[in-house]
Amino acid sequence: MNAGRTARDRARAELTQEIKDVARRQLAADGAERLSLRAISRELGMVSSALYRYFPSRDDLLTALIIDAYDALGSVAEKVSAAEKVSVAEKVSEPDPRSTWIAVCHAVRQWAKDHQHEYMLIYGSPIAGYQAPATTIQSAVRVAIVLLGVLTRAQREGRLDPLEAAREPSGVLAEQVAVVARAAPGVPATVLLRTVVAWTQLFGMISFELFGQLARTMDPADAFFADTIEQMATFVGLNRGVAAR
Amino acid sequence: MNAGRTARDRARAELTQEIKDVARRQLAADGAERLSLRAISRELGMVSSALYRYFPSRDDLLTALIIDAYDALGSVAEKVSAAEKVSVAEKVSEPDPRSTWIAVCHAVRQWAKDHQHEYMLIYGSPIAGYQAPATTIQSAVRVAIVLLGVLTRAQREGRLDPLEAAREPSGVLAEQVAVVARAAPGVPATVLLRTVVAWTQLFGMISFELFGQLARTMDPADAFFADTIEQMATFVGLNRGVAAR
DNA sequence: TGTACATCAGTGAACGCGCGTTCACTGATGTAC
DNA sequence: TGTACATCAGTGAACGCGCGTTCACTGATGTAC
Repeated sequence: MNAGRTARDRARAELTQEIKDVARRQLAADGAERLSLRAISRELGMVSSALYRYFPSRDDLLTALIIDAYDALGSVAEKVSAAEKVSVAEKVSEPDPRSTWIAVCHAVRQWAKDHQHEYMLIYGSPIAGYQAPATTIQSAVRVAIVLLGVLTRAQREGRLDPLEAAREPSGVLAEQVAVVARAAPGVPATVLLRTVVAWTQLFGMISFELFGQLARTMDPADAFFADTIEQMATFVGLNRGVAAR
Repeated sequence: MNAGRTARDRARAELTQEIKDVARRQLAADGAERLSLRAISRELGMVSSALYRYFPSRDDLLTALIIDAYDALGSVAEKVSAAEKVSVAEKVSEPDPRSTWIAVCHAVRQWAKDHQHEYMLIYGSPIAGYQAPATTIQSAVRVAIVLLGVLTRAQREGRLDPLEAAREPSGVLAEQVAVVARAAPGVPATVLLRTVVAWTQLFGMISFELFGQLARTMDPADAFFADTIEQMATFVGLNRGVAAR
């Protein structure tokens, strides 16, 4: 198709992908800290120095893996959010923001369980000696954007509870919420604040599950997770059934 | 004091402590994965093999550090919980479980900020190739026990909201909550469930703050943290002011 | 209190392993005319 | 379409570094009589 795309280009793209695939496999086996260019080159049957034609350093490979992980998770969340709309629309009933929210949360957890080491790469402790470049940000925010999108839609359709009990943020907090609000026009500050709480809760719960902190209490965590997601959906103002007046 | 305690014993205890101190310092500099017996021995001016008189392997040293970290955090939480009671009692007013809860949460965050790498050691991603032994459990649960203790006291004193809107857990979840209930006699299942949610939220929020996920939104996180802790206190049923009837 | 023996702490050398990165090189693929 | 040159992928050797763990040893500290 692309006239300028030579066999060399194609080989390069393929091998770049293959390197990342092998790296992901090794990530799953040994964790990010132990990711080693030499081990990857060994598995690929190449000499270690050859990898430098593809990634200028180990850190650049890590960055690529991090961006890929954020993008994979982000696109899962986006697809679920979009698919929910469609399937509900086919039933000729209104799309239900609450169940979209819940479906997104479950999909995020499922991805984390299916890609534990990629999850740790992005939501685990920072990797010693590695500083993520700004390039990762736009991929990192995708899940949050999806969640805010669900609320924006709910607000637009009048399906968001007013949260009368919640207090308006003020001072620094109000300013910070205002920044978040740019991704969710029309959604009240009280809801946004609770959304950030729910967001930290979601990932906190997933991390606790994957990192073993729930062992001996809420493990297996399926029932707990499902119940919690319901509670948090209510917490942010996504009510069951009929729209709030 | 102790007749059987020789100079050798004292020297041994001191050096064991010193090894852990140096290890903690290196932890803060390089992270857990890079913790190295050789580097520690170098800093202590000893030969690396000498450390094996104190810790049979690198993993045993890690285990000791993990237990110490859990204990340090646990004892901070316990002290705050106990101190709150006293200071309030001096004012000849009832101890207020809600403010105790809030004080404990703030103390946990403060410890985490002051001991970031020790926090990561216990609440970060698991260390590759390391499996924590069961010995760590009793230290690991101390913070949770403190939080449950606050609620138990609140319940006993009739200061816990009934949470009428919350649904009773059933099935697997009910069984799991029953296990938690052994540490909080008398506290309703609905409250316990929300406590576990608040617990995951607390550590999720702290991890997000330390691991940099709040950058560009809720960072600095002081105001957000304070507001969230208030919200979650209400969420678990710890109401402001007068006791709920 | 003094001596003989047992225990223990710390030494230094060694084993066997792994890593990231650089550099001059060969040979294949692509491009301009 | 064919040739000359430029670009690029992959090689292999090397640099300089780090690690955990074992083992036979010396010399100091503790214990039993």
